[in-house]
Amino acid sequence: MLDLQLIRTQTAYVTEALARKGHAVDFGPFLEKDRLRREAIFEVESLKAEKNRVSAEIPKRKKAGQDVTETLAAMKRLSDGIAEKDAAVARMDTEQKDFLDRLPNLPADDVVAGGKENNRVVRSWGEKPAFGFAPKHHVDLVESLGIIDYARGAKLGGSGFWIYRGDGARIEWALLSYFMEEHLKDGYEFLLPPHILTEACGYTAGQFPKFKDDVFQLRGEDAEGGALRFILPTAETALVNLHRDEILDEILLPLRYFAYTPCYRKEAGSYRAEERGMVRGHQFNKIEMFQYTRPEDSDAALEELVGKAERLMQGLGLHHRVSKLAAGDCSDAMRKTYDIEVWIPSMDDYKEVSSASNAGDYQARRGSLRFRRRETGKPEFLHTLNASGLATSRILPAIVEQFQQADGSVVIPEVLRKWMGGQERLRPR
RNA sequence: GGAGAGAUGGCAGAGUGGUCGAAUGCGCUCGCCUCGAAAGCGAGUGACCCUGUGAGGGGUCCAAGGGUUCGAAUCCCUUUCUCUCCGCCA
Repeated sequence: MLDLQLIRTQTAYVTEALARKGHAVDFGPFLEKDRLRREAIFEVESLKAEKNRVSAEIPKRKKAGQDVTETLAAMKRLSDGIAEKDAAVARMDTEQKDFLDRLPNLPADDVVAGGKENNRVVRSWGEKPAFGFAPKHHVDLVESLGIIDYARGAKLGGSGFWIYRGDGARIEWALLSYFMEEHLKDGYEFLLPPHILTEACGYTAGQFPKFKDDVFQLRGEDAEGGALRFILPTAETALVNLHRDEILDEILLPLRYFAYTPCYRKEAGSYRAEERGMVRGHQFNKIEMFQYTRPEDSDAALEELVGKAERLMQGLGLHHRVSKLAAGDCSDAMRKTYDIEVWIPSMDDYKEVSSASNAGDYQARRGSLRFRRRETGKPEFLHTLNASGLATSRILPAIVEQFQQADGSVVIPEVLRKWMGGQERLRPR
C-alpha cells in the first residue's frame, strides 16, 4: 500500500518511480475521484454532526415535557439521507482501496529501471570449480548416492516432489541446523509459525490479491467459515503478520526473527527441462530471516541481512554471486532486493538461493504494523525486511555438483559434518 | 463433533436504549513535595479519517459484518476468536 498523501502531493515522483518498475499509471482520474470522495465525506460528516447535535437535544426536551414528534420525523429523514450518502462514500472507499491495493511498492531511489536484464552483479565469492573429469548432473549424482528419490516422490505427491533419504535427509537437516545455529548466534529469535494462514496474511504480505492463484488454497470444510486459507509459500508471509495491528514500543526495535518452514508453491507453468531435478519444486525447505525496523534503520538492516546470507554461503564454501535487482524484477511489495545466486555447473548458470528485500513501509501500511516513536509519542509505520537464510533446495544440488569428485563421491562441507556423524564424504552406493 | 459462557481503552473491570470514547482501579507522563527516591497530592494519558498554516473544529471506532430505532457498547441475526465441560484424537 502506498501513502495516499504521497500520491496526492508528489504525483510526478510516484509516477516516475512506478514507471521504473514497469507500471505506467495515470493518476489524473484517480486524484479527481479522490477529490470527489473527500467532498462526499465532508458532506456526510456535516449531516452526522447535525444529527448528533439534535440527538442530544431530544432527551433533554423530553425531560422538559416538550413534544418531539416533529423532531423525530425530521431526524428520520436526516438519517435516511445519511445512510444513502454513507453508502456512496463506502463505494468510493472500496474503489479507491482496490486501486491502491494493486499498486506495487515504489523502488528505492538507487534501484535502476527495467527488468531482469538490468540486474547487476555487485560481488562474487569463490570460483567456478575446475573439474579434471566430466562433471555429472546433480540428478545423476543424488541418485547414485541414494540420497534423493525422485520417482517415489512423484508417486507420493505427483510431479515436482521428491524424497530426501538417508544421508540426503541428514544433509538437508544439517543445512537447516547450521543456518539455525548461526542465526541464534546473531541474536535472532527462532519461530515456528503455522503453515496454514488466513487470507489477511496474504494481503499484508502484498501477495494477495495478485498472486492468490500461485499458492495452494484450502476451501470448504478445511477453511473455517468458508473463508480462504492457504498453505504458506514462504515463512515471510507468516512473519510479516506477527505484529499485524500492533503498535510496538520503539525500544524493542529492531526485532530480528528467523523461522523454519517448508514452502509450498504451485509454480504453475514454470517447469522447464533445464530445471530438472531439485531446482524448482512444489515444496522446499527454507529458513527465513525477518526484521522490523524504524524507517531510518532499514537500509542498514538490508545490508546486514544480505551479509548474513553471504556468510552462510561462504561457510559452505560454495561459489556464488550477489546481484542487485532492477526495479521490475523486484517483487511487488519490495523497494529493493538483492539475490544471492549459487553456481550450478550442470546448468552453467547461477540460481537464486536467497533473496533479501526491504519492503519499506509497504507491508506495514497493509497490515497496520506500527511503532510509537518516543520523541513524538506518535505511531509511525515500521519498515519490514526479509531474507532467506537460506533455501536449501538449490544448495544440495550445488553442493553435490560443486564438490563432486572423479570417483562420484561428494565432499561434505566442513561446517555440516558435526550433524553428519563426522562423515567427510558421501559415496556412491 | 456436542453443550454452555464470554469478547469493552496499555492492563483489570463497570456499564442492558439517549447527556458514554465510555465509571473506577492499575500502569504511564508531567508537576508539587524531597538532598534523591518512595509514599502522598494535582493534572494529563487511545487509534483512524475529513478540515485547518496553526490553535482548533467535525466524524468514525466498545471482536467483525449486517439489522431494528429519531437514537445502539447496550436489542436482534451472522461470522470469527477465547474459556469451561463432554466426546474424539496425532
